[in-house]
Amino acid sequence: MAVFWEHGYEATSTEQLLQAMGIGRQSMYAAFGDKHGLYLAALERYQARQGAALLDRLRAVASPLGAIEDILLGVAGEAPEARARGCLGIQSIVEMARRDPDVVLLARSATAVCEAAFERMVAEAKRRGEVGPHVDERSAGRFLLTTLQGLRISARTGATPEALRAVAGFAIAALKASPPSASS
Amino acid sequence: MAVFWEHGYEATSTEQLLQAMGIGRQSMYAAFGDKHGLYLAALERYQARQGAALLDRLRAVASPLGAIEDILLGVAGEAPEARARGCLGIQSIVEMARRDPDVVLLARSATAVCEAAFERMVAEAKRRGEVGPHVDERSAGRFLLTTLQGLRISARTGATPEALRAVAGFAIAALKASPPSASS
DNA sequence: GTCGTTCTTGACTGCGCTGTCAAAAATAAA
DNA sequence: TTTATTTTTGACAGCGCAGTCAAGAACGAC
Repeated sequence: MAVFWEHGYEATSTEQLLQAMGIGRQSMYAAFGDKHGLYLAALERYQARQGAALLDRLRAVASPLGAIEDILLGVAGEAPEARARGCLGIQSIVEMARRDPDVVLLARSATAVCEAAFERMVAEAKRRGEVGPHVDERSAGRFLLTTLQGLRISARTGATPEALRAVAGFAIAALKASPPSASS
Repeated sequence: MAVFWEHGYEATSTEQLLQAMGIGRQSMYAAFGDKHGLYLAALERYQARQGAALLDRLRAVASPLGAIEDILLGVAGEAPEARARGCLGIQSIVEMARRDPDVVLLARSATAVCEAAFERMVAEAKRRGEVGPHVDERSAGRFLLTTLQGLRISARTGATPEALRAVAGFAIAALKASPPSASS
C-alpha cells in the first residue's frame, strides 16, 4: 500500500490507510484483522509484484546481460519521485526486522526469489558467452541483488541519475570483466 | 544512540531514551530541545564515528586494497547482533528521508565523506598497481559505498556470513579484474 | 552551613493512536 | 417491496506519546 511505502509502518495512521484504501474502518479490520495484518498483506503483494516485474524484465530483453543492465540502470532511469520512494521491501527490513519475524520471513522469501532470478540471468548469460565462464552465477546473483539494494538506498539519499548510472555501469562491467591476471 | 539504532525514530519513546542515556527528562529537553533534535545529534555523532572508523581502517592496513577488503568482508565478520542491527545512517534515510530535510543533509554529507574515502583508497591502490589503471576511482568509490550499503541490508535480512563474503569477494574481484576483452 | 545552580522526578496537559461498538446506510437477493 | 448482509460512520475506550511544570534532591562554590 502506497501509504506504508511513503511513511513506513509506525508513522502511518489507520486513518490514512482508510482514506488511501477508500473503505470503512470495520471493513478494514474485518478483512485484515489489524494494522499489522494489513502491513504484511501489502508487503506480500508488493514483493509478488516486484518478483513478477523482474521476470518480465528478463523476458522483455533477448539478452540476459541486457536484462541485468536494464534492471540496474533502471534505478537511475526512474522518475525522481519513484527513486525517492525507494523499495518497500528494504524499508520493511530496516524498520521492522528487529521486532517482526513475519516481516523477516517475507523478506527472506523475496530475497531468495530475486537472487534465483539473477542467478538464472547470469547462468544464461554465461551460456551465451556474454559473461566469462569464470563467473560464479550464485555469487553473481547475490552480488546483483545487493547492488540493486544499494542503488535504491543511494537513490533515496538523493544520488543523481549520473551517479547511479556510474555505479550500475561499474557493477555491469564487473560481470563482463575478465578474471584478474595471474599476478594478482 | 543505541535505542534509535535498535528501534528507529518513531518506535523509540522518550522514556526509553531517558533510560538509555541515564539522565532526567528536563535535562534531555534542555540539552537537545526535543526528540527530533536528539535524533539529529545521535545521527551526526554516529556518522562522525563511522567516518573516523573508515579512516582508521585505511591507516591500519598497509595495502589500500587490503583496507577495502577489510571493510567489505568486515560486514560478514561482525557478530550476528551487530549484523542484525545494521547501520543507523541507512535506517535514518529509509525511515526519515521523505519528511526530514535535516536527515537528508546529514546523510548526503556522510555519503560524500565515505565516497571520498573509498575514492582515495582506490586511487592509492591504482598507484600501487593493486588495481588496474582502467578503473575510474570516482565510480569505484561510489560502487564500494553502494556495495557496503547493500551488504548491510542483506545482513539485516539475515544473510549468512558465507553469503555476505561471497558478495564482498565478488565486489573485490570486480576491482581487481582486467577490463573486458575487446569482443565485449 | 548557606546559597545558587543544575538535575531528577512525579504529575500532568493535550493530543493522537489502535481497535471496538453499534446504529445508520447501502447493497444485493428474493 | 422486503429482508438479509455488508459497509460506513461517529463515538468511544484505553492507552501511549511528546513535552511542560514545579517541587525536591544533589552538587559545587563560598
